[in-house]
Amino acid sequence: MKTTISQVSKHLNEEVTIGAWLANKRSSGKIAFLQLRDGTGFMQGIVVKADIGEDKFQEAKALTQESSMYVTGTIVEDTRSPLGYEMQVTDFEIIHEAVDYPITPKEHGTEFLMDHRHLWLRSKRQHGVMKIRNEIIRATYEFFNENGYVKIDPPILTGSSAEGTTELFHTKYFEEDAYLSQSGQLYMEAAAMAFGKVFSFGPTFRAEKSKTRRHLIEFWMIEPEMAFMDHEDSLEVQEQYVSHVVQSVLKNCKIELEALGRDTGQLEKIQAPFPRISYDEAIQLVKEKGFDDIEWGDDFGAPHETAIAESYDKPVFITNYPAEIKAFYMKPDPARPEVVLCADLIAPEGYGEIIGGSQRIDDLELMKQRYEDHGLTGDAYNWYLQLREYGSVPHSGFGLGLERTVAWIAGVEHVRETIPFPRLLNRLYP
RNA sequence: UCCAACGUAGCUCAGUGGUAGAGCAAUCGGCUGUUAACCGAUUGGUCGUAGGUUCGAAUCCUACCGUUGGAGCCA
Repeated sequence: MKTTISQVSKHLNEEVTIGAWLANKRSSGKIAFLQLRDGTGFMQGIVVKADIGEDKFQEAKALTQESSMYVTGTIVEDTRSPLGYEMQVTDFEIIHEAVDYPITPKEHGTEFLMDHRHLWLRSKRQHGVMKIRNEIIRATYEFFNENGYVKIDPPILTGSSAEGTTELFHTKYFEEDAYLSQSGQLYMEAAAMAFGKVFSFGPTFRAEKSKTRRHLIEFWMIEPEMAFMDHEDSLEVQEQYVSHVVQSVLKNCKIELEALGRDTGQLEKIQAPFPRISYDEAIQLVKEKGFDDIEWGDDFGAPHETAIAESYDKPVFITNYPAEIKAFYMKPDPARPEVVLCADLIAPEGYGEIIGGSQRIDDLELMKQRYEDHGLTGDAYNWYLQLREYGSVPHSGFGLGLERTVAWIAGVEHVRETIPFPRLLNRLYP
């Protein structure tokens, strides 16, 4: 009977067949250990010469790394296995013999591994990270579907910049100029006016020459937008959403977190509500921690963010930034117009900003003024201004960066390991 | 774009002015519970590229190319 490694617990003491690849192998004169992987998990197969016969045993000893095969054997419990189960192999059939697989069980450098990303994905570590990414995506759909959100897909090809500041990937749209989307947010505002609560999940592109462990050229964002919700309502959605995602990973990715050596005690604390500090307080806090390179009105750099995050064991919201350093569409605080109703959510353990969100300007005249103040001209956003012309309502939204969230939850250093085929500065292959 | 470090065997690295090295991988042999298994043997090199200094350069100098980390900007 055919099955998979993820299902072997249901076949205890039965003989099953699994399609698998050989991840690694250890052997002695009369016994061989096959480290098998089948995509669903990793399991050890035991080949005993006395049971399987001389010819088959020699064949097993000659198996090469990453050769594919159908392995048949009896599933037995064994406490020495991380999975809890092993296979006593009775037979195997080689499908394809791999020769000189480049990635060996020893250590490799970053460049080599990135050049072999298509093969590196097979490793236990990368398998764990991608399964956690998948669980975060699954939990995201679950959360928003269960809370009455409609998934709306904004366009990827756009006619102009959403915020005008960051660099966009340019392409041709027949005779016109076009750009790859750097945010679906403005379109999500239109969607919120049509469907109430909406969310998007899609790729986004930034042609920035950033070279840090937190940056990708192409990355995925989840962008919810909610009509009739103010800034505080939005913060509550954010902390509930992030908590749901973290708790889902803890529940459904135990083997993967273990394989990555993640300290799950840190993750167990991630339950709403999250602490909030104002931008003013954050500036004060950073100065108290000894930084003298920042003044009110400046944006936080990575070291500042880390210093703030270190003061908490949960993600922390930094709220109400100066309007000048934030996007044109953010709503000024009625009590203090020099700051806007916004928040960045900073992940613990130095993983940086994972969410940026705000309440949006709903007044047409103010929006027109901000639009011009930010040097935006032309008719490209007439449709966006019209949202304030026909039944404008208070509304808020936010964007969560998937890869930074995966990096934090999985506990990996660099976002390049959190997306299957990362696009980085100077890397478009494979 | 700026700053810093690095570039030696398929991979990871040592070698800092005088004969090119180790571990892993590969190949051959040994080993009945291995966890990056272990033990023995064999194979493997245009020292990133170009120029310069020197009797002599992997080693010192210059330029370029590439990689990595960081800054800025952002999720």
